Amino acid sequence: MNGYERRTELKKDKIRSAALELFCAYGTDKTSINEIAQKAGVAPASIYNYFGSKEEMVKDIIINLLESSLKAKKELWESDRPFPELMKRAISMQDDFIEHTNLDLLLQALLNTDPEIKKLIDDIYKRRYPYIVEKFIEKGHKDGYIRRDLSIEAATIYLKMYQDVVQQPEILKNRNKNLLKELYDLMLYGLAGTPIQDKV
Amino acid sequence: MNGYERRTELKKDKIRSAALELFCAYGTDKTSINEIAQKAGVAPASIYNYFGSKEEMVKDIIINLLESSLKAKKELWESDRPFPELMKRAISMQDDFIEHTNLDLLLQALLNTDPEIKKLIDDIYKRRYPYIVEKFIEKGHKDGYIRRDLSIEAATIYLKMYQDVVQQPEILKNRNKNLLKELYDLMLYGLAGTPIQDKV
Amino acid sequence: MNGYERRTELKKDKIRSAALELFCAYGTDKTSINEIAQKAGVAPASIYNYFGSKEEMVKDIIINLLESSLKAKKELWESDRPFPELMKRAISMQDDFIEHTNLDLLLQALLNTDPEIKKLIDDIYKRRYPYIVEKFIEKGHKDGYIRRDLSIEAATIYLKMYQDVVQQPEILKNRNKNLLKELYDLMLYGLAGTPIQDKV
Amino acid sequence: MNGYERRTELKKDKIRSAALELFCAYGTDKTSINEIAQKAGVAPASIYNYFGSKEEMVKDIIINLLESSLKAKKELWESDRPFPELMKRAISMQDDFIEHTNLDLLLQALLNTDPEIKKLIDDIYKRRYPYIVEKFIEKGHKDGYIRRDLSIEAATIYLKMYQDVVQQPEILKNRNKNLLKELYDLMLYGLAGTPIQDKV
DNA sequence: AATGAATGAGGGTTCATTCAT
DNA sequence: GATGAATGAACCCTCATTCAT
Repeated sequence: MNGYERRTELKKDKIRSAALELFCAYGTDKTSINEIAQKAGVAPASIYNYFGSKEEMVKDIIINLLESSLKAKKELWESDRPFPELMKRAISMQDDFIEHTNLDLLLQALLNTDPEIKKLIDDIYKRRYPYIVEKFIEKGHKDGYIRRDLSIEAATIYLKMYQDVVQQPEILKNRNKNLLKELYDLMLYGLAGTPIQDKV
Repeated sequence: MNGYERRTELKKDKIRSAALELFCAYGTDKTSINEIAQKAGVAPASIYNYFGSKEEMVKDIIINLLESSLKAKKELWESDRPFPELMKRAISMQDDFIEHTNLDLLLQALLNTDPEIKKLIDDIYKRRYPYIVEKFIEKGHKDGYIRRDLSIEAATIYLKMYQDVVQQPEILKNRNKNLLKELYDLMLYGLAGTPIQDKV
Repeated sequence: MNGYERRTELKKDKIRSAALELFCAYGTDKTSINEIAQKAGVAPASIYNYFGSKEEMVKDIIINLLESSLKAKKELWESDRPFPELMKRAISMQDDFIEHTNLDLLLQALLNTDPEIKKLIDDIYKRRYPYIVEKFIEKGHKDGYIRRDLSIEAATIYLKMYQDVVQQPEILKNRNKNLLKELYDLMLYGLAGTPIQDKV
Repeated sequence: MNGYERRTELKKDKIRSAALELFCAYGTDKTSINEIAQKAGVAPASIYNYFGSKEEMVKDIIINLLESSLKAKKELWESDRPFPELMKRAISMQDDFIEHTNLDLLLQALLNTDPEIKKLIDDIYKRRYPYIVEKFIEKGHKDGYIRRDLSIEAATIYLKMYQDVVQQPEILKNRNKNLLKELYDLMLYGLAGTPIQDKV
């Protein structure tokens, strides 16, 4: 990557981050190319030079986000840390995207309109993400934290659920140690609970 | 209610349902008044006669939905059914809104723009909904299904999480008995699980 | 006029006065039939029963106003009061329309769009109003308050100016030297005039 | 001013003059952006690029007109020409705006709706215009064309009247006896005046 | 490569007007 | 005769996109 390309990539990233911020604050629809251009300090026409169209830019940004998020999870769950720590970290991981909490909104809206995104999401949530979860569960089995009769499918949903919920701004804002700990207990032992000796 | 008013209310409902369907499919922004009007079989201007503006129409629909959903939950959880059945029904309740699965997304998007909606949501999720959950948990305690050291706060989040998740189209579409049952088990006993005798 | 007709005429007048008030406050364009109807306490459709269309209603009201205003002036200037009092009263006469000072606006806007109004205005300001002014000036002559070398034309313009009546673009366009000079004389020496040596 | 800016300014002026012509013919309300755009030979959207909104365009045009008109008067009355010529010219000055004779109507209509315009008008007619008139009268005094007992206030009103400038309803409302008497005196005896025995 | 200017397409909204009741 | 409901046409305005510079 020579100097020109590097500068181009830098500008693209500036546009990407400006756009993402606005998207999360107002949604992709209510964010105009002009606003993004102004916030990024470029001319609107330049965005078209870089990304082709607004739709493609949105896709580019979403894919970027999904891939990096997935990569982080994969790295975490393939690491050698003890199981309870993995769980704790997994739940809290989205800290990196603390200001991007509306990602799901972006996704949902696009799922119904863009087939390419739909394919990517499907690929992620039906193939790659389950694969990671499988690894996670295997470790849970091995370490004795997850009962053996639990299907990958159910576990995937369950985990995703937890991650989505802990992303919610209110929870993050009011987050007190006890609440998070309770949620964590619920995750392991459910409503009925099994007040076994807490290992965490 | 005379003839005029009855017809008006019928048309309003027709508009409401047409709008809701489109909103959930494409989001409120990408749904134009023209589309709604066409789908509902009325003139665009009529929508303004009924609702005043697009924004007010959105609010009207959302509030309608929230109130009726809350009412249904309240009725369910205040009923005299045994606890496990309550849980099962609560999880499956949104069947009625099987095609309205993006409600949360609508809400999220509106939370950032409309203060009136924000106030309503706050009222529901900080006052009325917790109150209902409290009743539900009391019953769980009494019947021995919920351990006594669980806070209302954590339980509220946990339950809401379950209801949101089970609303997801993929789960509903692929729903097989086993998956739902597994989720239900997870709800009660968590990942670690306590394969006590299943009472459900 | 029987009971029915009397009630009809009453309602029409109610509409007329409501409309006039709104017209003067906001202009005819920015005043909607619905507003008028509401202010007059009738249904919008009723206005159509009475007046046929908005345009016709506006015409009706304007003509009403012009005729009554002209009639008042005619009565005043044909009365037997001494000349100075006539003048004073003429200047102050628009008291009746103190809140209708935007009448000119209504007229001007209509002059360019409605030929019927144009014809009426022409009739008034080229035939009937000059006739009245002529009478007025004759009286001025006879009583020694107006010098004899003043043309009806100039006097008419002068009076109109004072009374804040329609400002006519045509006059400015067709302006001839004598007319301008007369206006200039009036400006310097007034109606009574002091035919001193002209220095211009 | 580079090429871009020069062309922009040219187009803006083209739009301004097209708009002004239509405004004077039909009023600002009855003139649509589409009409203006067509007459100016640009796309409707371009007008928004230039002026932001219809309202702002109207303000821009009005302010433009008022300022240039005021500037012309100021220059005239501060010039060294003999008094009678000044008067003659002042009366004839609006030649430049011979096709803009409805300016006053535009102003009146806007006075009731736009506070910024109201402030400008107030500034002009309560501060800047009277100042100019004062200079004019001083010259009239010095040259012996205006009797010394004439108030600035009355002279201002008188001149405005002659020049067909804004007719202010407030004046009529706040009318006090002296002011009216002065106006009446002016009407009878003109600027030069003939202090004959007052018969009124 | 970068951008200022221009615009076509479409959105929300208003309102004079009609029509069935 | 009076009215509530319904609407077509037109309006102001936005914005993704293109193009000449």
